[in-house]
Formats: sequence, structure tokens, C-alpha cells
Amino acid sequence: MGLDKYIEMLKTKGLKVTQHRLEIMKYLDNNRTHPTLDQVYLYMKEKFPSISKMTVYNVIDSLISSRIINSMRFVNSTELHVDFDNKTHFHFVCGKCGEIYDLDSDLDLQELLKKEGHEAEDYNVNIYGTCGKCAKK
Amino acid sequence: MGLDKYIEMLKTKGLKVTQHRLEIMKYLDNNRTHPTLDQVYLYMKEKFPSISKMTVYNVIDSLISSRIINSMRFVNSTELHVDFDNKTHFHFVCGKCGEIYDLDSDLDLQELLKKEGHEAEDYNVNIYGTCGKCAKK
DNA sequence: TTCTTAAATTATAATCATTACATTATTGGA
DNA sequence: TCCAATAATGTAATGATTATAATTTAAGAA
Ligand SMILES: [Mn+2]
Ligand SMILES: [Mn+2]
Ligand SMILES: [Zn+2]
Ligand SMILES: [Zn+2]
Repeated sequence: MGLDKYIEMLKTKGLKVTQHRLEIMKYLDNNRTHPTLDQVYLYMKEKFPSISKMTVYNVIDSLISSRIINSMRFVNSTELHVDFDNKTHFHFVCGKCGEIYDLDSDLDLQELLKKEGHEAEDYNVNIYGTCGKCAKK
Repeated sequence: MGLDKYIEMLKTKGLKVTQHRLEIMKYLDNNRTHPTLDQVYLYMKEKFPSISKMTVYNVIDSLISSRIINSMRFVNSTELHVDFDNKTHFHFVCGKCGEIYDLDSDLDLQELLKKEGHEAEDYNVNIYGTCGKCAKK
């Protein structure tokens, strides 16, 4: 059922292939809603009723460390959010409905950082405001 | 001792002027290190040994809500950080030493958001990597 | 295939940040 | 000075994350 893609990604990173990792990767790949760990856990519990929440923490942790997925925190939330899309893009968080929108960008950090001597590995751009839908109301 | 500036800011926003608010504002103005609430609390306890941590939460909350200060969260930290500088700028977080650097920017969000119909009120740009100092070692 | 070991999963407890709430004190205007 | 709204306090509760130790599993070697 098309898990080869995920198996390949794990092997490339030298991570062991487990059912939990594959299922979480598939879920995140098909649900680009920037879920919290708890949301991932609730989904996983449906499929694996005996799963431990710690497994979700561990899986997410290994996927982030190996750069398979991205993570972000927003000022209005106390939880870590994750995103299967690890191509750099911006996020817009609506303060009214809470929806998190993806925004494309062509921001070039390298030039900005070069003169400072810093080496960037990753970044988050979080924009807060009122989304188009909510603005109309 | 130059508190007029802060008194003025509070009055402009319709907030009551209290010793705690003034002291926290002065502290944040003079310490642009993006402290956590706990760091602000530890400082305040020196000056006001009987202060409640809740007061720090409340003060910070009112300063953020009135847009006098900015706040941000980083993926590697579970705590809210605050910044007296509310002019938009970027932050670079060094994964080695933990230092948070300010970076100037001329990012224009308006154009980016216009076509999506979103209305931005604020944003955070958090860049993660290794800072110049740590890179040399 | 079986053995071996490092890595992953689990369960539980502990810690840390934040929120809720009820009480008391203070600010700023009448 | 007096009053009402707001701020500060103390305590308890909640929620997210981390720590730890025991058990199970993945995957390579024999
Ligand atoms: Mn995204
Ligand atoms: Mn700053
Ligand atoms: Zn919205
Ligand atoms: Zn550094």
C-alpha cells in the first residue's frame, strides 16, 4: 500500500523500520494540518490501541532529528506541531479559527546570514493574524 | 530614573501604571536577551522578594496583549520568550551555545499575504543553526 | 534460521510550564 | 476621600514533556 517510500526514507537515514514509524509517516504525509503530538497519538490509538504515548514522542523525535519531518511552535499554543513537508515554507496562523495555512516563499536566508557568520540549518516563519475566511465574516 | 517613557507607554495603551509593570518593562528594555518568564521572575524576586510568579505571567500577558512587547517560542524550548523590541526582526538560535541573536530584515509580508487574503498582525522568523562563534571552534 | 545486540517500545513517575480560581490589595477617577 | 475596576497573590489543577527502567523487536552475523 505504498509504504515503500517511507521505508526508503528510514533506511536512507539509518533508522530501523517499524510499523509505528511507517504509520505515523503515512499519517503525516496525508494530513498536512500541522498536528500536535497529541493529535498524532489519538490517531495512532485507533490503529494500535495499545500504543504508548511515549512511542509517539520517540517516533516524532527520531523523524525530526533525521530531518524527515519539520517541527514548529506557535506563540498561542503550548504544544509542538509537526509537518511532513520539510521544504521551507511559511505558516500563517489565524487567531480566529486557529487554522494553520501554508505559504510559499522564496526567502533566501543565506545572504542574510553570511555577513553574520551564522550557519542556518532550518527555520520557521510564523505569521499571526486573521485569515481570509474569518476576515469576511 | 527614566521611567517616564514606560509610564507613557502604559497610559497610551490604557493600562494602569504599577511598580511591577514598570520594573519589568525597564528590565526587558535593558536586557534584550529574549528571556523566559522564569528569568524575568528570578530577576523580579531580587527586587520584590514577595512577588508572585503569577504577577509576572499577568504583567507579561498585558504587555503582549497591548503590543508593547513581543513574544516567541522556539522548537528547542518549551517556554515562552519575550522581547522588548517589537519592531519586526528575525531571530537566530544557536543550537550549540543557545544564544539568540537579532537579525535585521526588510521582509515585506504584505505582498505575500495580499493574494491569499490574510491580514497579518505580527510574525516571528526563527532561524536555527550554528552561530559564528561556535562555528569557529 | 537462529543468535545477538543495539535500538525501539512500554509503563510509570517526575518535572516543568501554564492556567484556573478565589481572595486581597491597589490604581485612578469621581 | 471613596468607589469600582483592575492588578497582585496564593494555591491548586492541568497539560506537555522528560526521565527511567524493564521488556520487546529489528536486522545483521553466524
Ligand atoms: Mn506546513
Ligand atoms: Mn529580538
Ligand atoms: Zn480563520
Ligand atoms: Zn553559538
